[in-house]
Amino acid sequence: MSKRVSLQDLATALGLSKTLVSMVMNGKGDEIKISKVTQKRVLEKAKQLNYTPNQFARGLRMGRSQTIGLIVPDISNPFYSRIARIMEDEFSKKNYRLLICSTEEDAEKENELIRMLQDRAAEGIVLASTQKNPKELSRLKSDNYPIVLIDREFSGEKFDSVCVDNRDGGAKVADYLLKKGYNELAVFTISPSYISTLTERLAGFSEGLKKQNHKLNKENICEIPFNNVEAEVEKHIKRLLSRSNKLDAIFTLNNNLAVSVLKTLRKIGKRIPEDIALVSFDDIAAFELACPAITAVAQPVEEIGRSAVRKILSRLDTNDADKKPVPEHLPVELVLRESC
Amino acid sequence: MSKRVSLQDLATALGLSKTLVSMVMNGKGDEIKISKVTQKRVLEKAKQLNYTPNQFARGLRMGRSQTIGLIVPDISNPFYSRIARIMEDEFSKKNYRLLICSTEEDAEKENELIRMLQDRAAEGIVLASTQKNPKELSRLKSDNYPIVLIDREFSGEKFDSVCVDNRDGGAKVADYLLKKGYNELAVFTISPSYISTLTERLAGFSEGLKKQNHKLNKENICEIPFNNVEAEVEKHIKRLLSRSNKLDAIFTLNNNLAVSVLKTLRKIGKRIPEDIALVSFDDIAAFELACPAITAVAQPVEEIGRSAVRKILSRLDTNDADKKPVPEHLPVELVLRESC
DNA sequence: TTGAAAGCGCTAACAC
DNA sequence: GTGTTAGCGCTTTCAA
Repeated sequence: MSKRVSLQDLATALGLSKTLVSMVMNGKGDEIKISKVTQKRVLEKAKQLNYTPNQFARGLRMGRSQTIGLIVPDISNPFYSRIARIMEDEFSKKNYRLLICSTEEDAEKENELIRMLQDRAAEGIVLASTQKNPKELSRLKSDNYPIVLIDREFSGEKFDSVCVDNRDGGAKVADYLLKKGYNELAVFTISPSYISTLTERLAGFSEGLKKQNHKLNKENICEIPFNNVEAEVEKHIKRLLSRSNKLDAIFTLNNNLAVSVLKTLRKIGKRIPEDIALVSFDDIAAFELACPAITAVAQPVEEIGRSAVRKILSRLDTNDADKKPVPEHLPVELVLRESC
Repeated sequence: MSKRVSLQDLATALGLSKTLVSMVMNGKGDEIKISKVTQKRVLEKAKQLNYTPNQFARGLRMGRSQTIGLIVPDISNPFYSRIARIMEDEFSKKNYRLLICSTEEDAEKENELIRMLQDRAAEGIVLASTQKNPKELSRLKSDNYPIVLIDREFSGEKFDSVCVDNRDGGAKVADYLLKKGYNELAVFTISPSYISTLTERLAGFSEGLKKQNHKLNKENICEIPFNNVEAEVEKHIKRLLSRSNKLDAIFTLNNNLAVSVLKTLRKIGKRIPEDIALVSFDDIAAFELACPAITAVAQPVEEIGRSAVRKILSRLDTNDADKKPVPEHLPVELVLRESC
């Protein structure tokens, strides 16, 4: 492999010192009052020799990596990959890169990934956390390390965060289902179900029902393990259908669940919405195409990504330890389609 | 921010030298014959002090980053995000991380990303390239830099690559459409259309038709610009429908196009497959749910990811410059559904 | 078995 | 305006 050109090589070739060259390369030429002529010579030679700085040396010296970590449960979930794409674009404008990692909803793995990112001097982390007790996160917090929670937040602790108004989303679904005259309702959630996103959606839904004197039966809340969705969804649907109270409508708390519910209902020959209605949280492209098209709570994906980036960058700029964290809740929208 | 523990700190705390500690930490304790007792002491203290090596110092010294670059046109495309997820899992087993970048089908941006990854000493790159003339890639190649092409390959140059048998996929679609009695066929491709994946699919399709004495009209090949799919698809469909020869069936060369075609046909009130049949390359989850479910050529996504990782790792292990590159072509499968 | 010291490429304080 | 120099934290000869 042809050897890379170092700062020293460049300086030698120019008959100048490393310092000078380094300054020019970092755009501090004017500040330090280096003559235009010299600056030009340096820049040209650099291009000619194809010089690019060694990021390790730079990182070692400055303790900066120009890297941000993004930790999500599963990057192949379209909700997260869309956010990732937005963040990639936004960060690259500021010359930051994204190290993307999936936790598979494993809190232990999440902690390992956080440590890994810190070893690599990631300058900040954007995190859709699976933690129940965010002790690892609090450590970061106390170190004043830039961290922004997305999608999921924690009640007690105060972090920067960008989530949506999940409670309102749940309530909207409740209202709509009742308005449409559905009665025997079931909710499908996913484990670990303590995740704020899920509890909030469920709470909003329950509250919505309560306001209209309806109540959600405990047995109608189905918690599906993250890594066995298909089979477990089928099991629960069969259980719910075998009871005397005839199931009316299903509210799935994320897009994966909706897909599995849809498939299962088709498989066992139930019609949507005639036999059973379906509403889901998370609007993905497939819902618009599905048969029937799925009514869903849409989240402002772009804005989530953009806002998270803004928050990280602002922490990076102003190294103000005491700046209050800002939890942000973006509005959601119930997109009416045919499944309900 | 509480200061990180360095190797020196750890050595001092133990009353030993950096060398010794470094050796132990890197598992060379036995090799160098350091007493078990000492090794244990080191390891324990390291854990106690929460020591983790600074990756910059390490990288600077060793020229290694434990990072692999993944460059794709768009990480929010489910085809690529699924591959990314597989690769992430496989690489993390070997303690490699993935730096994921999207090119937006911009060849210039792709070159910049390649350079950026090399500045960061990415130890290899997995690339779904948008290049027409891979001169930047040839540079890497000549430097014996580990690079694996996925999804798209180049004819002349010889790189390691993992693609599917796109030609066969195209032929399968041709056979099937003709067998079903469709006559006036259109193909939707995407620009830049010189990409091997697209030309191969189209070539296979044309050959398949020719074998049965059919021919594809030039005007029935629609090239849609990457960043304006929705509008352009509608324009072309309207054009095709306004002609005297009534359009029978559409073959879309990737999943994005299929989605747009589906939406457009719905919008203008055409039934699938009664009015117009639709077959697509790339099977995504939405196709199974869509209304009607879309017949599509499915690619072995998992195997693509896994094989690309294997190839990179093998280049990394055996630093054998002369090992012949192995282009790999995985089989595809036509998944029959309702749209045709 | 263990330690001393060189040096990877860069930036920044301090001279000149 | 420009140059000298001291490390950042790590691995790796080489020596003891």
